[in-house]
Formats: sequence, structure tokens, C-alpha cells
Amino acid sequence: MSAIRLLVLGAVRQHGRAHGYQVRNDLEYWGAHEWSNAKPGSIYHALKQMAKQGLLLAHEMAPSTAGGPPRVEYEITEQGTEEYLTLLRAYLTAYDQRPDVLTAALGFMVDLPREEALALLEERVRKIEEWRASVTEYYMPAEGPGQYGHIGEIMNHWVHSADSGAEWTRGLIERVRAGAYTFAGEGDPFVAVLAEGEENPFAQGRPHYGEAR
Amino acid sequence: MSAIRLLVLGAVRQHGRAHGYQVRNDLEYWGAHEWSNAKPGSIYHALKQMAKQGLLLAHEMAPSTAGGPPRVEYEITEQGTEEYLTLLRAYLTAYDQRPDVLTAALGFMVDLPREEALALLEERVRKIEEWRASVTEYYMPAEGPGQYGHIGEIMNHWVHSADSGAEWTRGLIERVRAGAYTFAGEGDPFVAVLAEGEENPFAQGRPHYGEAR
DNA sequence: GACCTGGTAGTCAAATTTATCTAATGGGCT
DNA sequence: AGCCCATTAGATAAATTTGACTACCAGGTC
Repeated sequence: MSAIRLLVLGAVRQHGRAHGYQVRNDLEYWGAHEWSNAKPGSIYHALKQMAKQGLLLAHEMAPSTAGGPPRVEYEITEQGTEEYLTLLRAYLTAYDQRPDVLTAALGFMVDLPREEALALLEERVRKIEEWRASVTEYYMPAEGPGQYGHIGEIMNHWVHSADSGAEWTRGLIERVRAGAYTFAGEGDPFVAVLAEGEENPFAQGRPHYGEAR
Repeated sequence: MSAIRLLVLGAVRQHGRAHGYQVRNDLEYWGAHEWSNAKPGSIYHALKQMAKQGLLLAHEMAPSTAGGPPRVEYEITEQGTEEYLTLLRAYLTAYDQRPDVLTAALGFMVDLPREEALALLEERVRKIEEWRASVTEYYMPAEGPGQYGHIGEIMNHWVHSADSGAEWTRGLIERVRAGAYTFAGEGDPFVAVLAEGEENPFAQGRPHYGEAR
């Protein structure tokens, strides 16, 4: 599963009601096109698909005042909210070598109560450790390591990544436990959306991250 | 770009001549279905596609002796070898948040001369550091950090991953420089392919890594 | 007043990926 | 001999993803 559904649901939800271009802009603002597959085609496709599945409600609108074809506004349904929370919880705990789902989930973690977020992050650490154990067990068999030749470097890399991921997650847990950020039910949420008229620092030509390919 | 082309080219190349099912088995042996999109459909598709593009040469064969439909054997062409090396070099240096391409490249790095592999890995470290600099510069602007709220954790995570990745790469460079593994032109290569009749430890039901999702 | 540029909003065809299905063979069992 | 079933090899349909494209309007400008 890619991160696109979570991203789109989360973006629509933050606005209450949003059209595709708005979602597209939000995701660009978050840099999502660089660490996930949030490209126009995928976004519009996800919107339509989820509307068909009842996760979003589509409202046909009059032609926009700003040029371009008529827009369609979307609203998240109750079912969509459920799916959103399910994905969010899953991605916060999933350790599956595709870091983009974690990145997406981090952006939305504050939609959960602080205690739940903490529990999920701890679950995440547990999963990583479990996974690490299964890898080391596998590539450190009775005959000793080394029999895998350079292939062993792959496992080595995984173990290293797992350790690094677990360590980082523990740091995040500490920060959250110490009171960082504003979680669900704790007052005004922090919203990473451009205010009306605010300039998008991520417009074309910015010195954006993600160039080192 | 996904890792599938490198994986398939590399597998065919190791055999000299291979049919789809063989490639599929090799990739399963490497666990590639867990950290990349190496599933049957993708593999057969990639084979056909690359045959059409002249990277592979297809030989229609008689019905197999072991059941199933007639098989098609593939051989890598000169053009395919070029593409293989190009991809391998690119993936060894690319730092792009999709670790699966690095994993795939690690499995084949010994197809390059040791000196070249070292140079590419050093290039990789440089790219990571460059990327890290662009991220920190971006999220530590004049106004100081914190203005991003919990969104800052995304960048924090990236920086942490980048540091961890660079550190690991430096370790690999040291090991390779110290003489580990057998690289191109240094004698019998290590081949991670099942010998005829050897049992596949990765058959169904194995306690395989990658369960902690 | 014709032309060019840039932003807005979205569509579309082609390529890829996923998940599931088909078809053939050989071996064991009764 | 007939049946079951695991393995082998690949095909197919549906979903997703990509990259390029369209069409519309506003504002400047020559």
C-alpha cells in the first residue's frame, strides 16, 4: 500500500471540504511529491476512487472563479474518517522498508490522542525489534556468518536501519511524552496549510530538499 | 524507478540464460519479494518489456520437462549489460528515500571492480551529506525551528536516517577497502544461486524475515 | 487589440503493478 | 488404472501510477 490514500484523506479532512487542486497544493507544500507518489494523476485518481467507495463525498461545483475547468469539492464521510484513522494507526506502527508511509503518518499523528500515539509508537519499536531479531537469526545461523558473502551486507544494512529507526522512534516517544506538540483534544491543532494569501515557500524554483538523487 | 529491472537483469546475467521461473525463484531466494516489487506479474512483465527493448534476447523453448506451459529462455544482450551496469552504478549512489534500490544494488555490487565500487560508495556518502544539508537549511530558517510544529519531526526523521545511512555506508567502504568480498576480476565470484538439487531454505512456511508489518 | 506568460484545475493514454487464475506434468496412493 | 495434489510456468484482468497534455482565465505589454 502506498501512502497516497492517507495523504489525500488527511488533506481533505484538514480543510473540511477541498477540491483536488487544493489537495495537490497541500501535498506539494508538505514536499510529498518527493517522498511519496503524490503526483497529480495519483491524487485525482485517489479522490475519484475513494468517492466511489464512499470514503469521500463529491460536490460538483460551478466553474472556478480563477480559471480552469469546473472543480469538484470533496468532503470526508464518516466511513472515510474511519479509514483515515485505520491507515494512520497502521502506518505509525508498520515497519516495512518503505519509509514513506511513516513520513505520511508523522504528518498526521497529532490527530490521535497523545496517549494513543505513544502506545502506537511503542508498538512500532517492538515491531522493529522483532523484525531485527528475525533477520539476525536468519543470517547468523549455526554455520556462522560469512557464508552469505557480500549478500550478508544486505542483512547488515537492514539491521543497521532497524536500529537507527528504533532509536529515532524512542527519541520521538520521549519528546511526545515530555509534552511536545498539540494532540487531539488538547486545544488548537497545528495546521500545516497555507493561510489565504500566504506565500508558498515551496513554489517552483525553491532550493528544495530532495535533489540529491 | 523501481528495482525490478536491475534485479531481473542481474538474475538473468548470473545464469547466462534463464527462463522466467528461474528468475522468479532466484528473486524469492533473495527475499526480494519482501523488500521490492518482485512479484511474478512484475517479473514476467519486465522480461517481456526488456526483450522488446533489446536488453534481453528471448528464445522460445519446447514445453518444459517439468510441467507447465512452454518456457521462454532469456539471455542478456550487450545493450542489456550496459543497462545493467548503468542501473547498478546509479542505485549504488542514489539516496532517494526508497531503500529498496540500494538493497538490490548491494546484491550486485561485486560485479564492478573494487575501486569503482569504492568510488561509487564515496559518491553516495557525498550525496547523502548534500541532501542532509539541504534539509537542515530548509527547516532551520532564520526564524528558528519550531515553526513547523510536529511537521518538523518529518525533517528530523530524515536527518536521522541520512546520518545513519551515511555512517553505514562509511562502514561498508572500510570493509571493502580492507579487502572484504570478491569483486570483478578478482577470481571466482560469489554466486547466490541455488545449486542444482540444493534445497531452498526460503520455501513456503520458512520463518522468514519481514513479518513485522 | 493581439499576443504572450503564468497560474488554475483537471483529463487522458500508456506503462506498470497487483492479485488471481490457468494449464501441464509427475509422483504417490489405493 | 484412476485419482489427488504439489510443483512448474506463465497468462490475464483489474487497479494503480506515471508523464504529458488540455482548456480556461487574468494581466501585462508592445
